[in-house]
Amino acid sequence: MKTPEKMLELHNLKKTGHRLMILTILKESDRFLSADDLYMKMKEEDENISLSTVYRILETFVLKSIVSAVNVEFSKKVLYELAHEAHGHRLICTNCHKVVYVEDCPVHNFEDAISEEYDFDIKRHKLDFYGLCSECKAELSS
Amino acid sequence: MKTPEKMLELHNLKKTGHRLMILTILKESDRFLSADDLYMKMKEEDENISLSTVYRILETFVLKSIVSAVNVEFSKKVLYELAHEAHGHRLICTNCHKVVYVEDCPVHNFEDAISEEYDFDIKRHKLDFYGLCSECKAELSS
DNA sequence: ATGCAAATGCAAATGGTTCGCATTTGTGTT
DNA sequence: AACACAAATGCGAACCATTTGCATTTGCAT
Ligand SMILES: [Mn+2]
Ligand SMILES: [Mn+2]
Ligand SMILES: [Zn+2]
Ligand SMILES: [Zn+2]
Repeated sequence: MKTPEKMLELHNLKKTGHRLMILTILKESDRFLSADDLYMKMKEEDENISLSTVYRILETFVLKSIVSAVNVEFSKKVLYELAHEAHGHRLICTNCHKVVYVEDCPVHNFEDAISEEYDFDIKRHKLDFYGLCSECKAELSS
Repeated sequence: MKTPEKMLELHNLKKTGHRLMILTILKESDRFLSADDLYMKMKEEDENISLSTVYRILETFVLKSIVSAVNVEFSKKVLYELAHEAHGHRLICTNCHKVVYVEDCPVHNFEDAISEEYDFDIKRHKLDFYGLCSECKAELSS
């Protein structure tokens, strides 16, 4: 995976401390983060940061496809993750909200069949799995 | 599919004009509707209706699983649809937002495989397809 | 018909997100 | 290294979907 610096260079974005910090935090996170999650983590290191800046940086990143905005049922805020290059799907833990990526896709063949059956020109699909990660599974069964 | 009256009876909910109207509108709609969409449609027939009542009715219905709340990328409002009894998936037109249901599910076998591979206890999945419905496909190609 | 919990209307409050504007900063150019 | 200027930022106010408090009305069991 590219470094935060490279990501900014690649998209002709100015390298600011805040942008780099947001990319770094997202990169190291194993779950989705809200603008406010990021804002609070950033405050721990840099007193001088504004929530609207976080929103504006995220907006820019989403526009450039560096970051994806995600809507999950367990939060009414928009959450963010580093965008994934390859097509894949997610395992989302309903308990701790950790996210694991799966590269395989069981759907593509099926797509052609329903495209035909419903006369629908399918462009893409969204598939996520919900359940308990191994840690939460162990913890909750004890 | 049950009648609006039956749905309310089944869940011990008082039969009010507004509740019946919301169920009827949702039943007849071929796409998701926001609280405000419903509010405006209801105003056409009944001057005296409040948006907060619409929200409260929807909240009750979602709690009883009569209605599902849906988050779609093309709207930042929460949208609603009549809940579906059987497990299935949706074809969502990115142009006109019409929704078509597919009963088949290509994912269930796959679930066992990844459950094992990732030591994740998968409880359910969410799969939607996005593309163009037959009408929009025809319209946009002309 | 009566009583009371549940449902409603209305206005105000909330909370996440966006915007306006004055100030600062990154970076290409001298 | 200083300069110039567009882009980025901080701060507060605005925005908009949704929720809530409260007084009033309504559905329905008795
Ligand atoms: Mn796929
Ligand atoms: Mn399925
Ligand atoms: Zn977990
Ligand atoms: Zn369409």
